[in-house]
Amino acid sequence: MASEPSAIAEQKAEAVDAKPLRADARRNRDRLVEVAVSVFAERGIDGSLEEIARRAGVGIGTLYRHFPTREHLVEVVYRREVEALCAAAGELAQKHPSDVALEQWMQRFVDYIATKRGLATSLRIVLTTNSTLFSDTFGRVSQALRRLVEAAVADGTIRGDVDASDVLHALGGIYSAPDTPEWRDRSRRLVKLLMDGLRFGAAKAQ
Amino acid sequence: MASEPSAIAEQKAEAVDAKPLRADARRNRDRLVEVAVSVFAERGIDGSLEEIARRAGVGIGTLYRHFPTREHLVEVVYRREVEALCAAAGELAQKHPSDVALEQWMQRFVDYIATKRGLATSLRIVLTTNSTLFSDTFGRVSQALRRLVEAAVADGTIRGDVDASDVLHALGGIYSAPDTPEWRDRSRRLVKLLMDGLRFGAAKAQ
DNA sequence: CACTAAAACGGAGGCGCCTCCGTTTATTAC
DNA sequence: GTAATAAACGGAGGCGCCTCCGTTTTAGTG
Repeated sequence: MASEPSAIAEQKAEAVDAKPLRADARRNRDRLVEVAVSVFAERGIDGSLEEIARRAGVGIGTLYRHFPTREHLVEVVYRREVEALCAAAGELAQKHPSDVALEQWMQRFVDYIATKRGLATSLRIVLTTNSTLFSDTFGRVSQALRRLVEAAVADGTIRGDVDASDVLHALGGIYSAPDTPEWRDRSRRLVKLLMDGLRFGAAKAQ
Repeated sequence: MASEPSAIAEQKAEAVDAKPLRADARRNRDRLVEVAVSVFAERGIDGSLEEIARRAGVGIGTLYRHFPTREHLVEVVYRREVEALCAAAGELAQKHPSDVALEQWMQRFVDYIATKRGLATSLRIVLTTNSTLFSDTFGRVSQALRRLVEAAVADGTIRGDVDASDVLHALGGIYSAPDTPEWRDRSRRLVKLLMDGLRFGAAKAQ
């Protein structure tokens, strides 16, 4: 019922300082996170920690040394996924015209949320218990979106009278829609709709 | 991640209909709730269900038949406690002048919340997952308070220019105060303060 | 009473959680 | 290289969760 070193601890580990972990430790830790990603994806956030340890080829004790609680592990996995989502923004921006990059990224965002929907209850607990985590990811995601929007506005592929927070607001609406079976498809359509609106009256009309 | 028969089921069981349970079943069920109250009180909301079964002198299977999940049991215990709190209002009203009854009941309310504070996180999960439970208890508590306040206003032991919702509002403030070690004592003082205010300028001044 | 069907009991067993501590391994100093 | 030691490993063991099903009890019925 106490202790929240998580956010800070992870921050440090991801970065450069603290104690630079012994080679085998680093290896096992990475392995565990890797495996955890897939086990959580397959079985949900309640997937067995022993299975994760088993698949990673380490003892359960090793898992617990690295991640004292399930939440610690969940948090690291979650951060990594958000990281990947945001990194995708940069890549898309290089490979595509900026309006297309924006659209594809938003679609990817929808897919990402879709995988999390089922876990909502359990994940929400982690997110509300650890408010740093929430604001961190919100910040990162917003920033990724902002870059894409600003680039598209700058080169005239979307209209100039909107800004990132407008788009964020629209995405927020998608996110908070009720969790029906059609959620994903409907959200994809909504993103398209949104994009049509954004392209309408752009300087560089097609 | 679904199924919420709880509230309704319990309502029925508490009342008269459905299936009138076999004698032994009724006995064991009551026993279990009784024991659960003390185990939860001693060990917190995560107390062992097997211990509850053991102390109640029944097999673990019996416990699970009556309460398919921990939440079901928690809910029943919680409702029973709220019930007791509200019932106390009536008793106090008979034994004391109505302003004193009001004061004592509010103190008892503080005590009740105090025991729940530690469990806040886990309990909040149950309460937010099951919104019926929340609104039910809120309604009951408000009603108990309303009766006390109205009686005291009516016989002039507290001032006439306030109503139950004012007092409820004040109690709400107490409830949402941060959970420090002094919470309980401070809240008790606040109730006294509130009472002084309520008595000031009452028709029947002392 | 005796009988029977339905209801309820209870605990063994399988699994996951988590801790603890004896064993192994990487690193550092020589 | 070797020795020393701090760091990391890993799994046995104890406990709790929950299900499943053979056994027991109750409540009717004649």
